[in-house]
Amino acid sequence: MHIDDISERPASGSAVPPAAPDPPTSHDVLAVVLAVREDRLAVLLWRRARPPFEDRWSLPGGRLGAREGLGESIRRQLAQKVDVRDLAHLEQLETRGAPDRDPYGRTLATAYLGLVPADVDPVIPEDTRWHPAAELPAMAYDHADIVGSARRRLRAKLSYTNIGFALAPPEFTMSELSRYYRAALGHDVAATNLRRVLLRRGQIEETGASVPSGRSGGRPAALFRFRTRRLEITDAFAVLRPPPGR
Amino acid sequence: MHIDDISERPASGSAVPPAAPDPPTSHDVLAVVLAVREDRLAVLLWRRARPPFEDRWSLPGGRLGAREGLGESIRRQLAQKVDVRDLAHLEQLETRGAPDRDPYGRTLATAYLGLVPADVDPVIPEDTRWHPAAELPAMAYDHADIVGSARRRLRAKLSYTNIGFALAPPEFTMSELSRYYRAALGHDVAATNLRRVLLRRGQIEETGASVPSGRSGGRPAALFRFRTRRLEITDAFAVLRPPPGR
DNA sequence: CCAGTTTATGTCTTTGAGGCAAAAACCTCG
DNA sequence: CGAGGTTTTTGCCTCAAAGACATAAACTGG
Repeated sequence: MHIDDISERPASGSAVPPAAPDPPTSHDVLAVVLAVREDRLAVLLWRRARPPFEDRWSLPGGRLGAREGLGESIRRQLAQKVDVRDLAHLEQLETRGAPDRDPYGRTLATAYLGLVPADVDPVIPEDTRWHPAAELPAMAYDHADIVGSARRRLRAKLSYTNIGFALAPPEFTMSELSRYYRAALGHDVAATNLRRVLLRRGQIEETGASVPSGRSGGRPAALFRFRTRRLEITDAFAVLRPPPGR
Repeated sequence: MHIDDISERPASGSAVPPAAPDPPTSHDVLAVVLAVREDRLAVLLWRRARPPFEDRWSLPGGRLGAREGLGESIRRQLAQKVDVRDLAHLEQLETRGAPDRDPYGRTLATAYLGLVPADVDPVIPEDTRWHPAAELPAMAYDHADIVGSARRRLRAKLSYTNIGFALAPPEFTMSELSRYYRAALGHDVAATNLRRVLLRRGQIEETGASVPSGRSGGRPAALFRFRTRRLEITDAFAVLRPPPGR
């Protein structure tokens, strides 16, 4: 590739108002909504009733509106499938733009990652279901890839942010929380270590002396909550820290 | 927000081929190209000669072509400003879509983060300059925000990936490398600790016994190189590791 | 060859992660 | 009401990584 590559437009980019647009390019907004269901990580999918990708499963979303922001749009689109108030977290994930990803015409898609706490079970339409994220059905477009990105992002953020708040109910015991982590991370998480790590990082705290009785015998468990329910990065996680003087 | 929110289109999203598109929405592709210049983190900007944002500074990029993928497009656009072969790293950053971000009409923009090693000094056009990332001039659109995102991303990745390879020349002394890190992180980095951290992580290695003489006296420094020049995540960085048995 | 400068090495401290076992608290059943 | 089973909590110990600091090594210039 050389400096003098020929481009379709002047170097000034959008300095000139678009007069004769290229063949229509549409923009979709999608969401990978994840939640722990029955000890497994699940993703919200709906079944396509019409082509393209008839009978395949698809991420919720749809066409970006003419006057909408991206975040605004994904909330509106999502509202057709779940109550958006049930989302404890929503963040932009990635944008896909392979020219052939939509057989019906050029379509870009910006994907979001949404999380629903394990205790809320939103009403969802007929065509929509929770699917285990580890065993996806036949998916439309590149949606299976996008689910993969979302899972990786979630895994990464579980270890350096407090994003667990978006998977767990407002209050939980440590063994419950370790099950949520196990579902999302894909491996066992010792409750006793998890407790210490999250306590030391100040992410969780004991919710008074509240203690629900066990169901099948055993010592009653203490209840915990996340100190904040908004995303925070564990600062001590940056290696090569600045010297304390600054 | 309620479930029965009214949407502009059927729930099926792009199940129906777009027939009557909304007012034209165009898609730009931008890049935040960063490099360490004279011990400071710098970003490649070009000065707009015409409205909108005449005389303001802008990120390189331009309109997405009709048949291009996003990565493909940013490479082509970037080729107008620098030799793309000089980029040691390029990754997607984020997509901006605020309805009013472009006064001339709806424009989405997908931003990339590009890195140029400190030893290469690409030929750049008249209207293009390296600017210190910490002191941005008056910028067009939301480009100043995007530069902020890029800097945060770089900072984060420096601590849990080997992305330093894209800032440093192929071979370097530890004091040089610590200067690159300082420029990118914004604080001092002790060369002696940096050495141990990166060696232990297996990111860098000594390049034989090569030792260039000092210029102003002093013990000659050993030369190092990054073991690989492609992005790798420091695996030991995930807390809550899986038990060794698995 | 001495003074100054820069890099390299080795030691020590601190901190966080994680394993493990004993103790605590509760249930059920005899 | 006590014994045995179950689950959680607590304390203790190890291990690994990060970082500070001091000393040693290697070179240059007078």
